[in-house]
Amino acid sequence: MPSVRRIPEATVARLPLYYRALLEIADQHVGTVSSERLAELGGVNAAKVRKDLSYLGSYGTRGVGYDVEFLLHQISRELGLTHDWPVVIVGVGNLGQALANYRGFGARGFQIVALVDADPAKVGTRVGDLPVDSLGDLPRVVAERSIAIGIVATPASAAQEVADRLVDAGVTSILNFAPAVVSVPPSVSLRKVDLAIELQILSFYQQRKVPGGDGQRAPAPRAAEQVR
Amino acid sequence: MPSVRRIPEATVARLPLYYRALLEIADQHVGTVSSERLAELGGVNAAKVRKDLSYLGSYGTRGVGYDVEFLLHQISRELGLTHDWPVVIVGVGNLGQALANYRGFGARGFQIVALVDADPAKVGTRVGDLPVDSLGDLPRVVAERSIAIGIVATPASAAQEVADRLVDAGVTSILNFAPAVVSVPPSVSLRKVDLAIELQILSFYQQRKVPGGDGQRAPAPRAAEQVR
DNA sequence: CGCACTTTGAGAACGAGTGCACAAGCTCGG
DNA sequence: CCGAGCTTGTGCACTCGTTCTCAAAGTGCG
Repeated sequence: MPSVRRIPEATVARLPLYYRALLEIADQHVGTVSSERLAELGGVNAAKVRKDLSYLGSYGTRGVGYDVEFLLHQISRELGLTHDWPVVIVGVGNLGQALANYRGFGARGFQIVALVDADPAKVGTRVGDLPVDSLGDLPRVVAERSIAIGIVATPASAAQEVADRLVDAGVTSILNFAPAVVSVPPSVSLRKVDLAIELQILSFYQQRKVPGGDGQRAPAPRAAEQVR
Repeated sequence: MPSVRRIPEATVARLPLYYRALLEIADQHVGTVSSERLAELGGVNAAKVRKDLSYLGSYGTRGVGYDVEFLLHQISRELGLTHDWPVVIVGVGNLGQALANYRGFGARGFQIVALVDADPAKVGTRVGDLPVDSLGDLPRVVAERSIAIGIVATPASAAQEVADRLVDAGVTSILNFAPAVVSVPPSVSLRKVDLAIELQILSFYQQRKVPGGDGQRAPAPRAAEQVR
């Protein structure tokens, strides 16, 4: 049981990357993969891949590499992707609707099973093939469908209130898209995605490129530069 | 000119947080703010706030705190938010449309000025008040409107191709929403937002909470626990 | 004017994460 | 069965980031 082992946060954040890369490789019916190839596909370096994977256990074979199917299984087990997670989205505005219709979730172990909104005008309408429920129905919806993961896609002003209600309803993992700081009890996991912040970070580096103007050509050899 | 100073990446990523918090404070006509209060609003600790701000320069007054307006100005200058950045979105699917209509960008220094899609059926239609242009028009659109920042909201399969075209067109900062690793020349900044990965990270920690089941109550005192 | 109080700025210790380098271990051809 | 050739797993040094701590600097009351 290598699950007991503590896995560094930075590694956890990269496991999905390897998972995605492995899915691609598996599609091409390749049986085994080296850390170098995996690093290439994942956009990291080989040493990091090996160290990351070593936290899961010694699943590679020296001189050969990693068995694709086996590693895929181990990572999906570690990430909890061996079964689908039901997810509720709170807030059915532009973003909420886009997320509800996003094909990428289902393909990767998550299924949006409920939509909730505070606006009575939206309650009862359908988005995709899901009905929009009232915010008050949250406890029932979460309980009925054993939902552990909630997505907050409301305006900033409603985010904390909604997060509180999610927690009260029994949700223990929250993904927050609202541009607001949200507090939850320590037992609840919280991650945030703030679109404007991402752009502002780009803006910072962009501004430093040409102190006093935009536009600039950029040939140079291919290489991944991830501004973290 | 404190701009010369090198600012750590981790600090850059938090500046937008402080910026947002300061905007809130300014709204309440508070003239000055302590690092402690700012930390509270930004969801970090006070020592970190002080260290972060000290990279910008010594803008605080001991015994008093930071002047809200002045600090706001310094941060917005540092982040390059003193003027609006024109932004192009490539890919007008669910996500692209949601981003195009997202109100949060305009409010924070970014304006979506062009939409581009490879699908001829979409070219010529309108989303919000913007027409959808052809992917081939990218060089012209980028040049005409001096666009430095591009958003990739295409399927994974098109992401690299689109990124290449953006770079060729002269874009030097790219925000990638496609679930794919994209490579760009070193002179181009790249950030990625992968929605499925965020959920997978939550799934990892969620699974570790109750080894063998979902659902779980979560009372406990209020406290921010940001799973990074 | 001086003292108690507040709050910043930064030095220093600590901790997490990264990358190098290489021994250990496996395969395969001869 | 042995040796050449790969590729993993990991110890180690190093960088980056965080937190603690406290002197320095400012405020305001008595």
